[in-house]
Amino acid sequence: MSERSRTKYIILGMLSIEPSSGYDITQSIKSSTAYFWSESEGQIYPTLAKCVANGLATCKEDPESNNRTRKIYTITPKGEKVLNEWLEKKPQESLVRNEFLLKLFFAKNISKEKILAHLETFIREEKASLDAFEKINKQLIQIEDPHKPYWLASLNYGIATTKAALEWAQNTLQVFKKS
Amino acid sequence: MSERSRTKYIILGMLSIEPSSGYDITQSIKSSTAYFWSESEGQIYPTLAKCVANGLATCKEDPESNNRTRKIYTITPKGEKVLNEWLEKKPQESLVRNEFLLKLFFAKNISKEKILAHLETFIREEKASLDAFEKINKQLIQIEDPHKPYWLASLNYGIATTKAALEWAQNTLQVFKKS
DNA sequence: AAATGTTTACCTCTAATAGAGATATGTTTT
DNA sequence: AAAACATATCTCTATTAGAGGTAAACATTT
Repeated sequence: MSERSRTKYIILGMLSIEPSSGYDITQSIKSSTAYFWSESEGQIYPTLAKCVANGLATCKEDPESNNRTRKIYTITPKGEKVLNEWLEKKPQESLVRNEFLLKLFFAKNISKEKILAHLETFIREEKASLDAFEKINKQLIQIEDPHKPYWLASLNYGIATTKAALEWAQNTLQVFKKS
Repeated sequence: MSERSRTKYIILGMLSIEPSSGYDITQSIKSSTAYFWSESEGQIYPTLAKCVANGLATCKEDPESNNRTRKIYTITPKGEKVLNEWLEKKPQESLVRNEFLLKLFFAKNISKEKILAHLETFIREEKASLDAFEKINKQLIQIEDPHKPYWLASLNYGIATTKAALEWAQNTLQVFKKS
């Protein structure tokens, strides 16, 4: 596991919240960090194994699972140290790949109808994201947890930027409809 | 070159605007699409060669370059067809990897000073992006080009979401300073 | 005019990773 | 009891980010 790989850090981060299985981590990512950090599922299991090999986490079979294998991973003090050192380092530049915007950038070559359809799909999806954020927000404001201010802050980033994107898309749709 | 690879589409898109060298394309990406679509430089040259091999582009040495090799690529009708078909297809889900937000999400484990420092760096960088966008905006509103409405629209997306991110960061900084 | 640094231009390689698929068990529905 | 679905783990390949390397052209200093 080289320095460059960042999959281990989100795993260690999730394990620092609570001991989890690979599947749990996958689900947590989907329901909490996915809009600013996604991880391909196939990465989780090999990276968990590497974390154990490097002493960053331990693994034990879940006693509650009958005969079904369910491995629960727990972060070690060494794992916490590695995580915290990374958290304090200056964040790397972010990476975005937004195919919708790329297609809009080159849209001179496609029909007005297709452009409007792309914009309408984008609006529908951003609205769905916003709804999902608001639901999480309602749940989050009720809990008591030392992580709460940080989870709220990152959620609010999603809400703020999604609202801005939605407004932009609605304006842009009107502009293109008129032209 | 499989269906999955998307590097060829941004290359074909750039070539559909004007014939360019690999270096030109790299620079164009950096100065126009980078905030919603970046490409690793090392991808450009091999993908250009594949485009020529598949009849999507042609290549000729630039006569203006003295003895220095400078290869100018031009899109073919087949390349235009491939590009337009892709542009009309429903855009794939976008991908984001924002290390700053990931670190904020797990920030319970780091000192308040480090969190404030991360936020301040973020604010500085977003302000710089916004300045760069406004400069491009000033240039863009003066030109006459059939691409103009699409370039302006995608630029406005960057301006709108960056402003929202900046406001969010300034609010969040105040909240954390008080707590 | 020589030395130095910077920009332009092209190219290679490796480690990381997205995305798709494979497998198998438990749970719910028909 | 068969079918459909959800949980859980894991493998593989094509793509790709990031870093490195080469060398000519041009600008700046000495």
